[in-house]
Amino acid sequence: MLIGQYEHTIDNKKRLSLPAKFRGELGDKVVITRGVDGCLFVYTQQEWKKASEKWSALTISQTEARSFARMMLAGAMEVSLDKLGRILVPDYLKQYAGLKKNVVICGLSSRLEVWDSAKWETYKKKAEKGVDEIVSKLGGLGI
Amino acid sequence: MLIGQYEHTIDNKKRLSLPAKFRGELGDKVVITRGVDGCLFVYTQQEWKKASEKWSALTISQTEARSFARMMLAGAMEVSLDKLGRILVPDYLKQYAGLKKNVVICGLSSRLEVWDSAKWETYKKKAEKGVDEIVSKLGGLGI
DNA sequence: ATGAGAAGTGGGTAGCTGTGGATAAATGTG
DNA sequence: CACATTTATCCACAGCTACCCACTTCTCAT
Repeated sequence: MLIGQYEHTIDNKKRLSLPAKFRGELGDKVVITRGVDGCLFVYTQQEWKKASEKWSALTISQTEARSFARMMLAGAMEVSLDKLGRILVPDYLKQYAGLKKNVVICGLSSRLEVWDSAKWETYKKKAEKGVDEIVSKLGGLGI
Repeated sequence: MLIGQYEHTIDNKKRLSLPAKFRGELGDKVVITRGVDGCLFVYTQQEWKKASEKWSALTISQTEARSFARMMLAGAMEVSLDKLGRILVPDYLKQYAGLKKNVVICGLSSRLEVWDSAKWETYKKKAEKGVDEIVSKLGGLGI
């Protein structure tokens, strides 16, 4: 189970080391792709297979299906971890997610998310407020 | 699984080198043909067999399906990779897809797509928006 | 407190990849 | 048949990647 959040850096050779805690679970190859809300997703090979199978089952119009597949598949990249557990972040993904030097890696059970540090802070603030609002709206979430 | 996108160039002898990552999977001969949305498709020999059989099966009654099959089948060309993994892009296909010097090669699981660089940028911008819509329609990626 | 180990970061180097050009074979044309 | 133009194979260069190793910081245990 991939959980927790870590601050790491991308060095000037586009390398990003994944948290040591996740190494065992990740294997030696992962798939990195576009995420939503301006972050990147990192999947294990098994999870990637599951996810891509789910997408191909989607019933949407031909045109939409094509563009969706292009974004998710062509946007993805199979990358292998080096001996020290680092991956190479492709330029176009770095650009897409606006990644600078400092990034935040979040574990979300079945996948990782990679955020630009600043973007994460902004998002977190909004999300934290959102949690309070949702909770008070619902009168507690059974927590 | 062919995934990811790569920026390559077509030199003045119409040669296009395919990404090294795909070499193993592609073999030494591929089939290149007209694609949809203004790109070219590149198949492995096995995938081409599967795809062409499917197309020729649906041809009989529908006029549209017939002309589609003609475009794909008649437009196809078997090309071999040279020692350095390059293929020759036939003139009529280069023209069809409006390929200049800079192209983008996309891996879409079972096939490759070759786009003119500028055309891909335009398409991507539109498609990115579409992805957000689909995602919000689905209430997440179903992941 | 101190030492050992692990984890994150940074750099150096050899090998590969992408690109361009040169030379030899092939094709077509007058 | 000779010539010109295209096509294919080969080789050379530059830039990047992948791999290896070193350093520093942090944690944990003694």
